[in-house]
Amino acid sequence: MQTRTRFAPSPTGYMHVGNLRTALYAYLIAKGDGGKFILRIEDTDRGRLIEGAVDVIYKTLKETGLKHDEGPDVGGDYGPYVQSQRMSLYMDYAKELIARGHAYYCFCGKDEEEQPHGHDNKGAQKYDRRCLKLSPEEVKANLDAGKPFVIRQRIPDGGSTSFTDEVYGTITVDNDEIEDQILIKSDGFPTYNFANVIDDHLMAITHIIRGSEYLSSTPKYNLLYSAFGWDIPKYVHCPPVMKDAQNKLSKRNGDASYDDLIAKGYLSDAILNYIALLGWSPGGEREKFSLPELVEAFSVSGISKSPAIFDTAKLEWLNGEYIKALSPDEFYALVRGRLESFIKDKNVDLYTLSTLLQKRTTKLTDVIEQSDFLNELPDYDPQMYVHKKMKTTPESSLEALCDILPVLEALPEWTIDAIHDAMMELVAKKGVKNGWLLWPLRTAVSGKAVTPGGGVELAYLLGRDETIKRIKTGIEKLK
RNA sequence: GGCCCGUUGGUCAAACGGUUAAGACACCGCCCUUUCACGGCGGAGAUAGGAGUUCGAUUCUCCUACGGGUCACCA
Repeated sequence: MQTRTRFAPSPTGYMHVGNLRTALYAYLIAKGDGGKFILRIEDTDRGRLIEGAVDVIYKTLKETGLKHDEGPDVGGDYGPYVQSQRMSLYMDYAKELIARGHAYYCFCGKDEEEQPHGHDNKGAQKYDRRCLKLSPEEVKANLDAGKPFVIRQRIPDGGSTSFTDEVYGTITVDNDEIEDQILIKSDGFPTYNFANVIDDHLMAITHIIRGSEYLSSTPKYNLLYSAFGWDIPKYVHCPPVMKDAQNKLSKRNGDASYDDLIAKGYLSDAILNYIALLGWSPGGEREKFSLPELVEAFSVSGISKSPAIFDTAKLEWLNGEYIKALSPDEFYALVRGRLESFIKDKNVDLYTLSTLLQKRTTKLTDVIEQSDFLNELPDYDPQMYVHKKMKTTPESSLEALCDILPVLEALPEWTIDAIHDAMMELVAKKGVKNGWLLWPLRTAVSGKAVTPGGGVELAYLLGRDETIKRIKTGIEKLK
């Protein structure tokens, strides 16, 4: 039997990284087995419908490369792939369940008395099953009178239900713990739990990959599968992605979604790579994996049972690795727009700036802050000229700048090589170390402790006029 | 509160009865160096606690503690 997995998000307009990871694992399980990855939209909650939300899902899957083989947009043999378009199915199956004695009509309202849920210290209460006692005649009378109803699953009396999860192992729950959950809501829509079972079966899904928050409702699923006499799929529950030890990564964080991460300057490949490692280990020491490599390396047995805290520092490191692996042209293509709109002087050689920036960039957004001195010389402290290892002092720096000034003013050609050679010549002539001369130059032209290059590169980027001007400013400061 | 699940350095995690308990990020130090970074080398840092099973427990069992999930006509 072909492996078929599905990603079944509800359209919220927001791709949480936990959901993305679930999608990734589902994709990896399917592809690692030569199977199919299916996208199904779960929109049975009409109260929460959000315009354009499905597009966010398409866009994210496309950008990350998690290409689905079947789905609302690409079609497939098991459609439709949007639950709201499958409405007629659910009611039929619910009725079949009633006929088989595994479900029943319930005419109770939503008020407190009839739906005795609570969280007091006596434990939550279950629905008291009063409608289960209705006679067929009473049910028919209610139905004929047009009384609103829901359909509830009938959980067996006594005994227990077991299921085996691929990561958590076999879990057994007493049937007494399970409530007669609602299958069909009074608006005629199925609940998530019911639609899921129907659709997964109808779409021939073999592995159900989802968050561990569904672990406790899984016995109900199994009861439903066996009530229909259907094969039970394999379950793969994934531990949650946490913000810290106590809290899940949430929307409030501002970095819980794929788009948030992209906006912060992370690369799609790095994000995918990082989240793959959150809650899963390849076993070896390798950490960097492309999507095809993940397909190759992934195994359900490597999925962890315990929650994993999302570590931005590690993501940054990994992102930096991906950035460093880019060709200069690729990196330039990624930051060009940012630099163009930020750098005021249109004569700045942005390509060279980009190559200088690449090694020291961990997030694409870093390039702005690192380049700010190009727009304007900060008002820096003359003490910045002091560097113990370079053996520079304000006095020596003044001397160095005064030496440099005429050389650069007279330099016939303004290229990195020309500036570099001139400086080296000066170093040789003065009999000093490189740093003695170049540290003051870097400081004078940038006014910053951290810059994307040394004095030579920065002078080149700034152009002759600006460089001369800044050196003069430096000389004034030091006098 | 009931039920279910989890717990190896700050973080991600390997080791699935026998190891000096890997590795990575972060951190610290040194080297390289026209700054910072990159890169190289090195360092500190962990099996939640307690019983038991066993010749031997990170690993198996139980208890405790702590954490998470769930208990919706939401998914």
